[in-house]
Amino acid sequence: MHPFPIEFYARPTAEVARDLLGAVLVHRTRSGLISGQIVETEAYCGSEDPGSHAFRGSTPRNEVMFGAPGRAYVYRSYGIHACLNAVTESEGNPGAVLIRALQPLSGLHLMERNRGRCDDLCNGPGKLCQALGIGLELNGADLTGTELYIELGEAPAAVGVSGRIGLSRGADLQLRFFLPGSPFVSRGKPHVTQ
DNA sequence: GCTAGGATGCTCT
DNA sequence: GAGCATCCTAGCC
Repeated sequence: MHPFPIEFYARPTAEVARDLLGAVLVHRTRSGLISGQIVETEAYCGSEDPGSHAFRGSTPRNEVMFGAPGRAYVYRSYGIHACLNAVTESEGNPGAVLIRALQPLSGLHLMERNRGRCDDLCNGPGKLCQALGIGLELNGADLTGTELYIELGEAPAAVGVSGRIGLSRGADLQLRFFLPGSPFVSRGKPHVTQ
């Protein structure tokens, strides 16, 4: 178990987003360990990004983004889903990487139980949170700790880049990163590889 | 197989 | 009161 240190997150958001591809997200729950390899991320670059929650300043909901890097920012989307982000940059300089999709590695039976189904376990931000049992109570959790953390995985052979998904503003920015050809990325726009 | 549209409720204006 | 970093299903091809 070797969680990424704070220094990993205290860098430009787009760099962190790209480097998180292939890394392994681990959640130690009471029922057991659940983990998956990150295959899709999106970068949200703080106060200058119109698609970022932090664009219009700090609110009670997004204050974690303005805090120290290496924390988990979990927010509720569309009233029902939870989405997991990793806070980046530095304190007072908000940035976050949205984890959009995982390739399940361990704890498959727990994911299936959490999701109530056996397919499409992690190919979307809301789905992967449900599969891993991540809820709003983990907002602000320390990603360098032992309960919820990200560790080094297999380095990706190639990285794909495209516009972000589901945003009304800033969707044209090339800040979505994914593993080309992976069957576990969420459905969305046509893939652009680099 | 794919796509369009409704459900859903919290957050901010 | 409108908007939203989504998901699921019915209906169509």
